[in-house]
Amino acid sequence: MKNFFSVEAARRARALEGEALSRVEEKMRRCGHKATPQRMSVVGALCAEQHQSLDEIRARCPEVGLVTVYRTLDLLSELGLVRRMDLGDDRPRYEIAEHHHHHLICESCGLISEFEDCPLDQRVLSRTSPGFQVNSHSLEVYGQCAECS
Amino acid sequence: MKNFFSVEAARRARALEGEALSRVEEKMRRCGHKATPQRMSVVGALCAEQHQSLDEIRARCPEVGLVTVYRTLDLLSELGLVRRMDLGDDRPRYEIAEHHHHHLICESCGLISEFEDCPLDQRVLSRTSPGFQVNSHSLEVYGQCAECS
DNA sequence: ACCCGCGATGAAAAAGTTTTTCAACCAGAG
DNA sequence: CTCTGGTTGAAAAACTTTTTCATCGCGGGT
Repeated sequence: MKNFFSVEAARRARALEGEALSRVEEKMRRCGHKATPQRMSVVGALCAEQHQSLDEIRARCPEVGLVTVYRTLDLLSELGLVRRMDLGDDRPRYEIAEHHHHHLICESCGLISEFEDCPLDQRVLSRTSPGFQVNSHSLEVYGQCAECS
Repeated sequence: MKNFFSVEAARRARALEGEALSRVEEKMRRCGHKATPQRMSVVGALCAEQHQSLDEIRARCPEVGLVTVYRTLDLLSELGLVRRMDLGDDRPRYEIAEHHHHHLICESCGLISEFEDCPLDQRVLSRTSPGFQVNSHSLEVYGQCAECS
């Protein structure tokens, strides 16, 4: 099979998407996985926008086969680099798990946005759940966005 | 088709599951939907345990057709009586949305438990998201349960 | 530089999940 | 009693995800 991917393309993507891409690449290599052009394409697609559905991701890297997209998402998810979410809307959505953040979901228009200042701290959480060792948490806030309300 | 369901069976289920079942039934009627035996069976199954997968629910009401289970879950979900969740584990899980609570998910054994004293208050949440009108929120805490840690 | 091995890939098939379609059913209104 | 509209189940269709398998190509060893 011909190789559609060039080192140039990968570099361009990297330049565009900034550090996230190369950070992911490095982690993949460190864990003994190859940073193939296809995988980097998928990562590039993920970097372009958070909370995309599979179709949206696929549209951004049409050269990559469906199966490979699934496999890459699985891999990244095992490495803790990608999170899959069900935000009430029917299909799963994927996002780069770069920084700790939470979601605002508009129940009218479906807009998903993020906020970063987490109103929870680990100590408070630990207190609510004696005996449970807290590693992480996720918080979704549902309501109406500024536009819709 | 024969009717497998008896008033007695329905009453028994109701007695077992306590108020949740009749509360759901009442809400359904108020919204102009029929509280058929099949639907009440599904609700009974849901009441038996929280966070069940579709198969688990089906196993508790084998007399009800697959399609009807899906339709009932859709209906209940529209009425806000049931919540569907993705808790990292592959398949969707369903729960009666009776009282406000959150989830502890053990990343080792998969045990899902609940806690009720919500560490967030609406005012704090509203402050983190100016312009967004908060209706509800969900919080999942991941880590290791007492057994596993 | 060449070969080898093994992980990675794509296409097709299989498996699994959810929705649609449609004919039959049932309860309540007239 | 009959009509009507919501409900049901089975089959089919649509859709999503995983498995299989033959091939590819990167990177290490010679």
